[in-house]
Parts: sequence; structure tokens; C-alpha cells
Amino acid sequence: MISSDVIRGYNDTIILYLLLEEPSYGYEISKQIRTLSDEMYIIKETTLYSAFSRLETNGYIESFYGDETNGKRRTYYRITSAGRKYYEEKCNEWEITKQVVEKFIKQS
Amino acid sequence: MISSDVIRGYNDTIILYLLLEEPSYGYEISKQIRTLSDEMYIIKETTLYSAFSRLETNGYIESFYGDETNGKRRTYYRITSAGRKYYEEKCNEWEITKQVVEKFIKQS
DNA sequence: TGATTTTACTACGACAGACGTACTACTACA
DNA sequence: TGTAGTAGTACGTCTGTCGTAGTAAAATCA
Repeated sequence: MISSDVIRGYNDTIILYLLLEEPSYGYEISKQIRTLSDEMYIIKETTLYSAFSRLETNGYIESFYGDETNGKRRTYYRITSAGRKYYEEKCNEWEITKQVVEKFIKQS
Repeated sequence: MISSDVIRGYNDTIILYLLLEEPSYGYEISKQIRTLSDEMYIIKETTLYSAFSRLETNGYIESFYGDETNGKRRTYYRITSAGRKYYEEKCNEWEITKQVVEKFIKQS
């Protein structure tokens, strides 16, 4: 299990990645993060929804209501072109971050 | 330049790494981070000194006063065995974090 | 000799992101 | 009818980072 502090800077990036192909909604994204990470990272609900609102405020995603549901009404999110651009930047930043961190890590 | 949010979870680890071989002090560590990261990451003074106090509170480092100085009196820090153990754990965690994050990153 | 720069650190308050807890609301199914 | 699963909201707290400012002593330079 990963501590939230180390992944903190990448929550937004992870969410954007999961919206690249098609719009999705909170509960689904939360499950995808869980399974794609092999249960190594389970995002907290409150963290996820506050990320959505931050991303929307910043213009990286847009929300709309869906019809079909298996419970409470879903809020779907769609990535914007600004969001795609931001995602690309974060991917580049990741490469640099990785290089920097690894100067201070002893590989076992 | 790396944004502080992405490296946030690794400030403590970076500091501990720089104390593995021999005790050091704030100003020196700050310069080492700067040069070792090729100017990619420049830690803020306040961030650094608050990390020291956190690490000491947690028993990962110990402080003592040095004699020689080129300015104000230095506070040196020495890593403890608990600190070494914590560092090792963080290195292992890094490997996992890296794997997880890279599932959500598109390499260019 | 006096002024400025560099070294080395401290104090204090603000802010953002993550999180705990609790709650709402609707569907499916036994 | 009630329990589990789906889907999301509200609210307050905590931690780490950072901006700003200030202290203090040695080194450097004019």
C-alpha cells in the first residue's frame, strides 16, 4: 500500500489518464485506480471528488449528468483539450522527477 | 524545475540519504540537493528546516552543535538507526510508487 | 574601517491537498 | 422489508510547503 503523500502530486494526472479515452465518473475511476494499481493504491472518496472539483475549476475537465445508473445519479467527467495538454506536461515532469528522486535512492 | 507537490513525499528521504555517510547541516544539504539534482530541484529553506525538526521529532535524526563555521553557528544532524531503517523502507516504497504511477503515464 | 555579501538559521502565519466521519439517495435482490 | 452495493456531498481537521521577514556571525571588498 502506497502512502498518500508520495502519490499526492499525481492524483490529478492519474484521473486525467483514465479520462483520455472516454468520459467516466467517480465510482468507476476509483475502481479502475484500485484494479490497475493491483490494489497498491486505493484513492479515498473525498480525495477523488475534491480532485474532480479542482480539475473542473482549472478547466481540465467538464462535467455532465448521465442517465443510466445503478444507484444515485452519476456525474460524468470529460477531459478538455487543456486537460490533455496538462496531462502531457505532467508526463514529461514525471520523467524528470523520476531522475531526480533516483539520485537519492539506493536501489536494492 | 520540479514542482514541490510531486517531490513532496520524498523530501525526508532525500535529506536522510545525504546524511547516510556523515553528519551535515542545513545550508550544506540545501546546496547538495541543488547540485545533485542539476538545479532541477531547489528546496526552500523553510521546507528544509521544518523537515529537520519533523525528522528529529520522529527519532530519525539527532542534532548537535558544531564548532567550525563560516557564519552563524551550525546545527549538525546525524542519522539514527531508526532513520536508516526508515530510509530503506522509503526506497522500497519508491519502487512500488514508480510502478504504480507508470501505469498511468504515457511514455513519450 | 565600514559596508555589503555570504553563511546559517528562526519565527510566524497562510494555504492547499488529503482525510476522517458522517450523511444522502437510489437500485437490486433475497 | 431490509441489506448490500452504487454514487456522491458536507464539513471540519491536519500536515507539509511556502512567503515574508528577521537575527546573527563571519568573510569580503572598497
